[in-house]
Amino acid sequence: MDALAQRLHDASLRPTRQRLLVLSALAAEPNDATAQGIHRRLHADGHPVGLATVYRALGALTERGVVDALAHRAGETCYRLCGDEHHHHLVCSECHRVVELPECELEPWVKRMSARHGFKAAEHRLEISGLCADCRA
Amino acid sequence: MDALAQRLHDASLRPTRQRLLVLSALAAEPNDATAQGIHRRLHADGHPVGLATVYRALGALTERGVVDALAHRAGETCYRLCGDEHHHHLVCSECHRVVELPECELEPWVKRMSARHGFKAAEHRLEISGLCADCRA
DNA sequence: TTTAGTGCAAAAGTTTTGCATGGTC
DNA sequence: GACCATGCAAAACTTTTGCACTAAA
Repeated sequence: MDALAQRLHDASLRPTRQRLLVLSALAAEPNDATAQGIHRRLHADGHPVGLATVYRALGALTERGVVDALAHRAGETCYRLCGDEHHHHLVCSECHRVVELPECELEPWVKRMSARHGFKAAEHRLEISGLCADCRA
Repeated sequence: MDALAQRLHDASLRPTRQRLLVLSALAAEPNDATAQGIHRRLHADGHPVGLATVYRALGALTERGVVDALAHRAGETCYRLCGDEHHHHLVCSECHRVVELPECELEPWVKRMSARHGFKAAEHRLEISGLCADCRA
């Protein structure tokens, strides 16, 4: 639990009860979670947190890179606690399972394309969506 | 305009005035468009179509594969006519200029990674952000 | 004339915001 | 004490749905 407080500290965010709860809910989630889902779950577990607070916490965390926001589901944003190293996402469009791809061989191509258009690339994000093995069965 | 009616016929959808208007709005859009945007645009052009009708038309067209639904923007679904070539975006983080990259050499890597994790990749989106030539000066 | 599509308004769902209150530094 | 965070309720949005009505087959 201390690691979560550390993450907040590194992001210059005050370690409030609510933010820690949101972070621990994200940490407990194997895949990604919605703001509504986190809110529901916290309440079910007897940890009352206002819905607006959940949204504000996720917004602040996303803004500082502690959490990734994925817009792969229509109508609602999904959030996920991520490791710090560069990686990409493989998302199942059916069950929303997320697989992290730590390997990235895209740099050369990205650099080349950026240079061709006069850009100095700072970062890139790739999201692959498709059907996972289970959902294809 | 006849090509659009043909698309509807192929999809076993009646070629109504409203559906043709929605399709032509999509065809006129260089990138993707939202339901709200299409509705606004049709009204501005003096072609009154109910908002619910726009949603229903896009839903029916998506269901039959005439139109692609992209969930890359948080809060609203984007649509585009199929057949538009695959491309990626280079975005300037300073002036928000967007450059389209029609060339994509990522397929092999995407396919390989998907297969490695049991996925059947349906689509992928790459967004590169950095500074454009003007903003670096 | 049978069936499918449309318009309108109301409803449902997600996310944001205003403002008074409470917690952190 | 100054400032930031929270809770609540209301508001803003996107999208869906029920139902009477119109247009296509």
